[in-house]
Amino acid sequence: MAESEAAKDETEGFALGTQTLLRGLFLLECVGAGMSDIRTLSGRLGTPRTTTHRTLANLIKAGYLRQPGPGRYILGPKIIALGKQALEQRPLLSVARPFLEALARQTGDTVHLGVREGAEVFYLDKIPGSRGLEMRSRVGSCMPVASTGVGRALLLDLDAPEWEALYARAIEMKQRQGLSVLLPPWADYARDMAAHAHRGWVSDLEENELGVRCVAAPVRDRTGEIIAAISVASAVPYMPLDRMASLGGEVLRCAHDISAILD
Amino acid sequence: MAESEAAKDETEGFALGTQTLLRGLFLLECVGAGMSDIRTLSGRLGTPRTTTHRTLANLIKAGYLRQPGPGRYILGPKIIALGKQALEQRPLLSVARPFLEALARQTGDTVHLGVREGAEVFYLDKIPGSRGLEMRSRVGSCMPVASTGVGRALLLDLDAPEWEALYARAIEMKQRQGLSVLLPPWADYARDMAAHAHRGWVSDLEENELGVRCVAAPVRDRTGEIIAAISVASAVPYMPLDRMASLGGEVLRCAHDISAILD
DNA sequence: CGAGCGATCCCACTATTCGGGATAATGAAA
DNA sequence: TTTCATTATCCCGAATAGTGGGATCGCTCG
Repeated sequence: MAESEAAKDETEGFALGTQTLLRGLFLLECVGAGMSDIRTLSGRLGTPRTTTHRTLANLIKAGYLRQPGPGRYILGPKIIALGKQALEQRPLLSVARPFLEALARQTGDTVHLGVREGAEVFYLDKIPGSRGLEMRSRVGSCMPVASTGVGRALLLDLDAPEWEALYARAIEMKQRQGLSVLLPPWADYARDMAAHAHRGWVSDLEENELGVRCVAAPVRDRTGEIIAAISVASAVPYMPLDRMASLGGEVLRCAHDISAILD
Repeated sequence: MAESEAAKDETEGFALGTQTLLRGLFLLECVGAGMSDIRTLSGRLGTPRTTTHRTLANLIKAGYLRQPGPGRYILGPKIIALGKQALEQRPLLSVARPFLEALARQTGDTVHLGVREGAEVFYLDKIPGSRGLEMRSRVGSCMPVASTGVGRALLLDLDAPEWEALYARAIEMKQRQGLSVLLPPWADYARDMAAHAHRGWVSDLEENELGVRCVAAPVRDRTGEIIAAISVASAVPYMPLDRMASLGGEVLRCAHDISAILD
């Protein structure tokens, strides 16, 4: 069944009735990740050169890939168009935008909007801060929910067992990626989360990334369910504890304002 | 061969060796375009409900689609991520951004960055103007090259026969979309283009959209070839002819600045 | 309450995709 | 210039992978 070494991760879950499709999509992901020559792609997909090449050619013909030079492949215009449409299909985004911009202007720091996607936060929007330093999060990227500010704001309504499961997942995911784990021991983490849940917003003291602190609050729909979260993040020097305390109120209010307009 | 009526346009060109893939991608496009129920999608694809549903299910499992409610489908997070990556793979974009922002700030109008994609301009970036009105162009969307300002700036180095072919294509495309054709007769168009080519930038007097005027200039790579174009657009009242004349210089200079940094 | 529609499962058929092999074309190294 | 290493394509038989008809269950509307 062409079980190649490298492609294992993505291949193992091939649902019935779609190898061609999923292979093609995985190919797009690989190209998106910067792989650009056939041999690498073939290896990653676990398909012979011929097949890989055919797929590439077809994707190019369809506008999903481009070939700026021989042997080089990049994502094509159709992908850009789809990506835009995907963003526009989330009403949340257009509703929240103006609020996020206001928040960014007031604070001068990096503002994020994220939603939960399983055990991860998915960043839907980001406004870089004006303080020079650039957070490396990006729209469209993911992080473990339990380890980021936005992420934990998404979890405020859960209970301790669920927190613990996600806490474990976060540690595991970070380790697998070779990142240092900055989360406090579970007991402390649980205590903090309970406190955050009680006051309605989250403070993050370099628990996801060294040197970065942030303040986050959940956005709720009309039924009160948490559907997203926003955060303001900055480097430690700009985020003394007393500022975080006052920012908490601001972020929470902003989140409420967004919630109020939803639907 | 399942030649359905509606899917004809997209199906006719099925390259050998990839119906499943292209079908799946076409499905994504349909969902991106807002179709949201199986019957519509089935009809559009020309596949029976079962097959359509299976494909949908697989795309959801893979993260390319989401199902916010039963019977509703929207594009998923993976598409957003890919779209972002696609944008980041164009070095042009990050180079041009700051210049476009400066231009937008100075002029207060809508700024576009576009590249040529066959007979169309493909909008790579857009900064909305601060004058209240919103242009309906969008990043990721296309227009006939010959009918827009940015588009014509991309054509400045071509010769009359090529202009004429694209001019014809533009009219044809607009008509097929049911849009009114505002282009002047070919003789006038050719004369204008020659003049624009001579002075190095393009002025557009409501030739693409009623009430919208714009000024555009080409961006060139190190070899001098036109690889992109930028424009400043606004509503007629904000774009008197004398302002356009002075804007021409500014836009041209901005385009040169971008060209200078490329590679 | 019945009609309509979405979500799934099952399964036999065959069209569809796969991938080996061979050749041009291209470009870089020798 | 020759040689090697890659990529770009074409062809074609085999069988795998995808297709689509049919039937069921559950839900929501009208």
